[in-house]
Amino acid sequence: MRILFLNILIRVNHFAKEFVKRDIGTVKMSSKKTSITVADVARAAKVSKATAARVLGGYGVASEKTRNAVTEAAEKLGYRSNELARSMSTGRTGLIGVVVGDIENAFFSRAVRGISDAANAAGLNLIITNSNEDLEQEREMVAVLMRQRVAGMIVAPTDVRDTVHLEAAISSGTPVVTFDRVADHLVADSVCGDDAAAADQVMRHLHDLGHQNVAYVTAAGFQGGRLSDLDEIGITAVRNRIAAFLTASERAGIEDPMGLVFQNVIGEESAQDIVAAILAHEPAITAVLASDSLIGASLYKAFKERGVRFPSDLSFVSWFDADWTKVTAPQISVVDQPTYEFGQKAMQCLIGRINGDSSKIEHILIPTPMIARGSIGPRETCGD
Amino acid sequence: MRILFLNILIRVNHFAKEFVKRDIGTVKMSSKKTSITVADVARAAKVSKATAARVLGGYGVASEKTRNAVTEAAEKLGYRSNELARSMSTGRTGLIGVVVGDIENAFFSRAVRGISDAANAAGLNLIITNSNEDLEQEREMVAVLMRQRVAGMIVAPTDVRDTVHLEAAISSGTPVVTFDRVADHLVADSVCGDDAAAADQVMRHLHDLGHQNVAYVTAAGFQGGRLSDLDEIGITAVRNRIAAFLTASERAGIEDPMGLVFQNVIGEESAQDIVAAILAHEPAITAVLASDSLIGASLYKAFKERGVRFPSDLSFVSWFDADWTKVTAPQISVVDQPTYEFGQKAMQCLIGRINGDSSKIEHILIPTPMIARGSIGPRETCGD
DNA sequence: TTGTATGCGTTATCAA
DNA sequence: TTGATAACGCATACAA
Repeated sequence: MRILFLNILIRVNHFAKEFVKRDIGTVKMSSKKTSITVADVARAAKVSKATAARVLGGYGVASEKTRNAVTEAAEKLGYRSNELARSMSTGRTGLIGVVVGDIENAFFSRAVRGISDAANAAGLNLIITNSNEDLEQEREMVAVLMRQRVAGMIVAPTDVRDTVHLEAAISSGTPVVTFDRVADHLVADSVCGDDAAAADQVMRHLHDLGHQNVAYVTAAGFQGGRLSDLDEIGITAVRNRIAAFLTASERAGIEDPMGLVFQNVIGEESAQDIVAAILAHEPAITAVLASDSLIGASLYKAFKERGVRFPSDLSFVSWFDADWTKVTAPQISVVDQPTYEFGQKAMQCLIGRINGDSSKIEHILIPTPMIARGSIGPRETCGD
Repeated sequence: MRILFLNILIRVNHFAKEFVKRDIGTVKMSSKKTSITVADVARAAKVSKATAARVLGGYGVASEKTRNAVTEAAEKLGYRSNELARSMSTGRTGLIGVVVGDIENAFFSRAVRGISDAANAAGLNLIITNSNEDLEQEREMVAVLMRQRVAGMIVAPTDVRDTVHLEAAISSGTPVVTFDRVADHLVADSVCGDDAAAADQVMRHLHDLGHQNVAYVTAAGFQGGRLSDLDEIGITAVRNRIAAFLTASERAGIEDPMGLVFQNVIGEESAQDIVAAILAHEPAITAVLASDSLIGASLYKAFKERGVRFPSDLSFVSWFDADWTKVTAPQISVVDQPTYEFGQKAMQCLIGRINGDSSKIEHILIPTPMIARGSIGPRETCGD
């Protein structure tokens, strides 16, 4: 990749020359894109560079007269400030780095919209990257963002047990806000849904309806195939949900609740397998929780293909209020995660830190209430 | 907004001071974040700044020995290159600007994933912005990106009739690739779906099944309420589809096909209204095309609420193969727009231009075949 | 209120 | 192969 990058850089120079060839008249024998600078404006307005810079940058003072002269000259010449140079001399950029698992996932893209709107309102811009929920890629992306000297970062860390790269960023002065996940010992604010409460709410609801054997299905994979220690889960959102799920299951009299946690479900195939396992489970599983909307959709389709009816055969709940959950018949009950607000909050929080807020680290927990829809029914009607 | 921004900048300084206070030891009485530079590395490696820069920047030549010395020193000090400074002196950045209508829309977020993956492979980074399909915001975003000195831009222009801001960018040396929409006279490559072909394919399919009165529903609004001239549509994707729709309808003997184009459908309410209008239409409308997946979902829900059954009462086709179209019963027929590939192609194209490719402007048309699913049925079965 | 001179962290040009 | 030095475009301390 390094080689490819260099190749590009070299060929960029060819382009620059090419450009000059076409744009005759305004250019000298320079090989670089030549744009209007404060110096040009200053010359045209017959003032010093410093004066021009002051009015163009909007910081110092200037008389009405010179202000107008400079503004006019800038207008005429089509001056556009160079943020690079500005950042260079001020030491700060208006860039915010964002690292999400997958921008294509509505959970994240909606959050990014929230981040984006909040950033925009503050005059900040976003560099968005995907970690692909891969630690190595996350490290690389954080490194890239640091090199770009972002003013701060919002990250959904893939594994809260390994955040040295984030620690490095923070200790070198770049504030970080984690999103959907919280890493202990990391001096970073976090914005997460109240996953434990949501899981508990869902479980209570199901238990009240008479369900006992409830399955939890997640994309996260654990070491050794079977989960022995919750700390093996690097995504705290999932960890907290499972913890609450286990507690609730035990409360309902389940002996081995861990046996009802199905993991590593990625893609349609594994969904098929898990669905088969769930349907074959003894004693019969009468309700299923899907850990996110992608898994939810896969499971739903796989269940449907096998002729399962909701909620008479099975009650079904998915995390995230995705579009697809509202067009099924019956509609799917969901845990509503307002990720747009997650994003907004995270950005506001980060702006605070960038602005110098050095108060105690805050771990913001946002309510994610269950929306009960038709996919949930009483256990009595289940056909077993 | 300007004032807010300044406020932030000022307070950032406070933060810097604050930071220095905590991180005692490595810092001097400077108020700026002080990081390791080539000069520091050079000093540690006992070579000149130029030499250190050459090996760290990977451009000049250096003996094995000094190369090792510099690399080692850099490693030890934790040197991280400053891309700002690099861009400053080279005149080029590794940043690509992206302007989409709404990152939250899967059509765009999937495309952004494609753009992102392609950019990543080339060592480029993305600044992503939303135009909100608003021309004024689009102009602002383009201005922002220009100030950041992006190496190129990928834009889904809100109105192809007003692209002076894009022209300005291009003529000042920043290559632009338009996405989903093509503006005539703009010296920019474009990547679009073959909307006309898709519309034609869908219409032929429906006509073959005996449908005659087919409705087209779009979010785009036209001046004066009723569409008199196709050029009034600023989004070419929509324009081309409607053009093909009209042609096909005429071919099928429809007298006033324009009367079957329903516009300005945004949000659930207007969807309800349009659905009412469609159901009340005389002669009866037996098939509906939704211009995108958001409208599609809104229409679907509104139809369902009114007890409409697919395909016996109505045949239904939506643009974009969204998640929701695969969980309904029956599944929804769609025009499959592989926007991930759109994005990839656009990025590859842009990289070419950045690399100096000055060949003729290319308008790439990507096939968007219909995927026929259960929501389409023969007209014979329609209850009228 | 305005101007002069210097610095930010790189790359790039010449000599040596 | 290396080193001294001048850009790049802006901000800023200080002088006028």
